[in-house]
Formats: sequence, structure tokens, C-alpha cells
Amino acid sequence: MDAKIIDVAAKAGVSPATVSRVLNNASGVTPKTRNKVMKAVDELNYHPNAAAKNLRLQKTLTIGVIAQDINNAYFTEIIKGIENMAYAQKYKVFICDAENQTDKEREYLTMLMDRTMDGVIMIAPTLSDEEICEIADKGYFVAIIGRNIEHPRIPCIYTDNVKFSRQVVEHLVERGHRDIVFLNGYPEAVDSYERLEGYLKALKENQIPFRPDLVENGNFNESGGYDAMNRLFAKGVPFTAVFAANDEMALGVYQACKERGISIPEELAVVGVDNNRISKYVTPQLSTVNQPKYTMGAIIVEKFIDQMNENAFADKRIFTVDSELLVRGSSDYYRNKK
Amino acid sequence: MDAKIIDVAAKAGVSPATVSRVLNNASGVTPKTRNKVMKAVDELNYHPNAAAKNLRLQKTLTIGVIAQDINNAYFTEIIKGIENMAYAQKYKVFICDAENQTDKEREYLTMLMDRTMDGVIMIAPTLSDEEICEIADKGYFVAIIGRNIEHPRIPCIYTDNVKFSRQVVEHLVERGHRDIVFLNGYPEAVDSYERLEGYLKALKENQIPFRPDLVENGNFNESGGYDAMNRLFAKGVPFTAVFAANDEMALGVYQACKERGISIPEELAVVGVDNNRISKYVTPQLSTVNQPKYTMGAIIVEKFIDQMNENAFADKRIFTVDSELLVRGSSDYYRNKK
DNA sequence: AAATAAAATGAAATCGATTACAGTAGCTTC
DNA sequence: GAAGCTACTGTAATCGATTTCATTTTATTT
Repeated sequence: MDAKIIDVAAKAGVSPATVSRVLNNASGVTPKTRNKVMKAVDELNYHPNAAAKNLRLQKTLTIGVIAQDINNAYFTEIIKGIENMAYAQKYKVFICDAENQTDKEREYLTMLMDRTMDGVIMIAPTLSDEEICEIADKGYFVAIIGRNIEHPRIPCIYTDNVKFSRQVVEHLVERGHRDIVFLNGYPEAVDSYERLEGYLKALKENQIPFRPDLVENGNFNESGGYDAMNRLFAKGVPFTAVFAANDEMALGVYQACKERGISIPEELAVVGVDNNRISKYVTPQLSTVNQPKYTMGAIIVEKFIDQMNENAFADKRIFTVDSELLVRGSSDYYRNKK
Repeated sequence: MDAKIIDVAAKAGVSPATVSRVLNNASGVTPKTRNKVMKAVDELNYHPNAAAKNLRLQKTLTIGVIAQDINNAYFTEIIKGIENMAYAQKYKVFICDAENQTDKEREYLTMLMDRTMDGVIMIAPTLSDEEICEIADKGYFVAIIGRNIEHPRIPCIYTDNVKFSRQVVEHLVERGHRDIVFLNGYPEAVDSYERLEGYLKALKENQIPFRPDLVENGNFNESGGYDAMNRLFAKGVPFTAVFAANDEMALGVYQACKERGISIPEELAVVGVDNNRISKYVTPQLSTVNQPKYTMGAIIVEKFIDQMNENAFADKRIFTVDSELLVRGSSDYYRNKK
């Protein structure tokens, strides 16, 4: 079906080597020859076979991105940053949706081993540090967004979860809250752990005793947040604010409150994390923490491509970006101290 | 770095052919030999080189999906359907984000020509029918979601734009509206054209004269919808309802109304299209048209894989799915007839 | 115009897998 | 135990590009 380089060569009356030189604009080809070849290329609609090229060159100019859920704008925003920066450097990006399944995540990683792509960027991976380090040890290129994995070959970019979690709690305390619920994500996720840590630290700093009954898991999704709230209401424990470890869970909180006629922010303050696009559209607008998602993607991919090309490792491997608390209607209300 | 088949063969004391047979579980290998080989595979952490395999087999078991914007849930929902069905059939899916740029769309299509993937599914493509047909003519596998392209080799799945647009207008008329704005997307897009057609037909059926000053372009995105509304207000033309060709533009309508203190639905009814996730979260909830997005993706990819494998073309090439008008707060209000 | 240097081109090896075909070992049967 | 099968296993060609090295052509110098 497709024309091969040898067909182009025959048509142009030259050797395959010359065709290759023209197409890869190597030096040392007569303009006359070049024209002959280009004409043949056009006429045959020739496109070099990627498999043959990859095999010979031992590289694919391709980066894989493994996301947990492409329906979540947190991932797609980051991906846009990756994609655009990579595109500018002639790299193709293959987006893989692991759908929160560790098995799928692992499966997509094997495309790195079989050299379908030159490197893989994992966004908020659920695989263990050990498993990922092992792969990097073997010489494969891996980069991580949203977490730090201690390995000299793995570039990482992330925000300080502990820091912004403290800010969130500070903000709530400052508004008069002391009984603050923490809605956790997957308990195994590093993000969950660190955000919880920030929550605990802030409580301590404000001399508020930690109440384990105010911590619930919501698995980072809306229905998880909804269920968690219902469990809390069922327990009958008192609380005046909810800090959800991401916006998706906060949406579940909204839903649960709506059904029970609880008004936000007067009766319950809510803060999320991610600055998901939806957070601006709900009523009241959801207070949240913004990370420079697009930028994170762009920074890490640029670094990553450098690394793959030079096969060298610059001094800087860890990048941190600042996040910003966006106080909006869902928590901007001064409550009388109890 | 990586182990090759020849290394595995040496380690196991067999030939590369035997290793290949074991790995592709061909018949006729002694259990003893199989075990030896599997042991060597494990010890060397052998992964067959994808490029070599693709070159030899002349296929990649890979499908590309070209979406216009992965930040738009319309696309990601469809992609989930594609992805899951393809995964079940051992196909990998590469998601490409064209970011509403025709050039990028075209560029990603070349990955089909260079055989990086076996076939490409285009969701709501912006390329012309001619350009896409030409590619199919050359023997490449293309499938389309959201539009029909008349070509015997191109499977298509879509909803009847004209039909649901009429329903939307009917609904508005039934609620007492006669001055109904139509917010169009890209004027070149087939979706735009057909939705406009349905709008016009419904007006005619209800003996409402068409007023060209009530049609504005909004380019299918939020700021486009916002700008279009401001142009309409500036023109000072009377209207009581807006039919936006997608939900994104409807969000722009909400914004414009908010700024001018216009209440929805009492002063202005709004209906969108797509059942974007956000439409449920805004206040009032946005009336919209739902398409079975996940299903559309799943159906077309199953058909598409069949076609690529058999290289045959079953009788059925065109699939249509029904869409459903979801009447919600933004339009569910009876207006007095003027 | 001959000698030499420089530039353009081509022949053939290579990347790592699969597979048609050939070859060998093991088993059955007489 | 030899002949004839069957069932495994191995040899070598192949996929389609790139690139080294050798060769031919062109340009420069005397």
C-alpha cells in the first residue's frame, strides 16, 4: 500500500541513502538531486515508516503521560502544559488514562519497557516508590508530577502539600472555626498523607486538639466526598468547616449539604484543593488551592527532554512550585467564636 | 541496555525462533523448553522491542484518537468509551489533543500515514470531508464520531443535530418564547450548520419569522458565548431565550447575564447542548441535550477494530444514537405570551 | 591538461523481532 | 533394529529505514 524509501529512490533515480539524506536534510546533497527526490516523495505521498525508523534510530521522539483520570481537569490542565512544550520540541505525547486503576497504570508503563515511547511522565502515580525506582534503575526515563520520588534519575515537580494545607486550616481558624473536618483522598496516596500532615500541624499550632472522628476518607472523587459527609452526619459529631483534599470531594460535600438544607458558608465552611474549573461555577463559589498546573507540566517536560537527549543529569532534579489559597464564597464568612 | 531476543535465546540455550514461539504462545513447544525460556525472560526482564515487532508484523495494535480539546468533558467522556472497549481487545489508545487547531489535527493524522498507529478515530474533526476521504481512499483506517462523512471505508457515529435542535426550540416555544437567540459555534463546523438548520425548521413549523439579528457566533467556547451575548445586548434587539449550540457557550451567557443582573430563567431562558458536567452545577441548572457519549465511543471502536482486523467492511457503516433534551431550571419557566 | 582536493552518491550492514522452510530427534511399527 | 512418521527446534530471510565506508563525480590548482 504505502510507498517505501526504495520506491522513492527508484522513481527519483537515486539510491535510498540519498533519499534518506534529503529527508533528514543532511548536508551534501546537490539542489538538483534534492528536487528530484522531493518530487518523487510528493508524487508517491511518501511517509517514512515509523517502526523502521524507530528500530534503526533506537528512539521514537515520543513521551507517554500516564494520568489517573482524564475527566478530571487537574490532569488535563497539566497535560496541556506537557503537550505544548513537547510539541515545540518535536516530541509527540501519548496520553494514557489509567482510570485510577493501578493495574492499568502498570500496564501502560510497560510501553516504556518495550520502547514504544522514550520516556514516561506520571502524574500523581499510585505505584509505590520502590516500583518506580526499580524501573528508573534499569535505565528507563521516568518523571513525576505531584510527588517526589527520591532517585537521582527521576525529575519531579510538586507543590508543598503540607504548606498549603496549613494555610487552609489557618484560614478557617481565622474565620472562627475550631471543629474542622478533614476529607482525605486515597489513604495510600502521598498527597493524602501530606495534606493530612499539614492539617495536623496547623491544629497543633493553634492549640486545637486533634479529633480523629473528624477525619474521613473520600477517595478523591465526588461520590466519595458525598458518602463521607453522610457518615459524618450519621455520627452526629459537631463540626463547622470541611477541608476536602480536592475539589471533587468538595462537590460531594455541597450535594450532601443541599439535601440536608445546610447552608454554605453560614452553617458550614468548605474549602477544596485543585482549583478545578467547576469550583468557580458552583454557588457559592468554592474556596480552593490553586496550583500552576499548566506550568508544572511545561517545566517538567522541558527538563525531561533535556535529560533524555543528553542522557545527562543536570544538578537540578527537584522543582517545587508555589500554590495559592483562593478564598471564595464557600469559606469567606466570620463565625462567632464558640 | 535492554535484553534482546537473542540474549534470551542464548540464556535459555535455544534459538530466537523458539523464544518467539513461546512468547506468542504458538503451538508445538515442549513444556520443558517453554519453562527454560520463561525463566530466561524473567531473569533478563525481557520486553520485546515494539519497533521491531511493529516493523515485522506491519501493525501496532494501536488506535489514535484525535480530540479537539481534552479539557472539554464531551471529548473525554467519549474517549473513556473508546479506551475501555479498545483495552478489552488488546488495543492501545493514544489520545491526541488538537487544541482546536486544524494544523495540529492534520499533524497528528500523519502519525496514521507513518504507521505509528493502525487507525485513527477523529472526534468532531474540523478537517474537510474531502481531506479525510482522500486519506481513507489511500487505504488508511479512519473513523468519525459526531459527524457523517460519506465514504464506504469510514465508519461514523453521530446524533441527529437537526432533530434535537428542533426539540429545543419546540420546548422554548412551548414555554412561551418567540424571540429565540441562536448562538452558533464555528460557522464552518457541520454541527453548527445542522443545529442552525434545526433551529430554522422549528421556527418555520411554529410560524415564527426568522430574524437574522438573533443569530450570533460563539465559537463553541465560553468567552465566545460571553462576547456574543454582549454584542446582542449592544444591538438592543429584543429576545427572551437563548439556544446555545453547546454548554460552554451557555456558561458565557450565564456570565453576561450575571453582570447585567438579568435573571435566568425569569427574564431569559437558556438551553445548551452536550450535557457537560458543569451544566448540573451552575445555578440555575442548565437545560441541555444529552448524547450517550461513552456509548458512542465504545460502539465505534468495536466496529473499527473489526474492520481493521478483517480488512472487511460490514454492511453497517453509519450508526446514529438518540439524544435527549434535559429540561432543567434554566428554561423550565412558563412565560406569558406576548 | 594533469594532479589533487573536495563533494556527492551508492553499496551494504544494521536495528530486533517473526516465520517459512529445513533439519533433527524421538516414537511407532513391523 | 531399520523405516517411516510425527513433533520440535533451528537457520536464514524479511520488514523499511539510517549510516559507515568506499567510490565516483566535480571543482580547484598548477
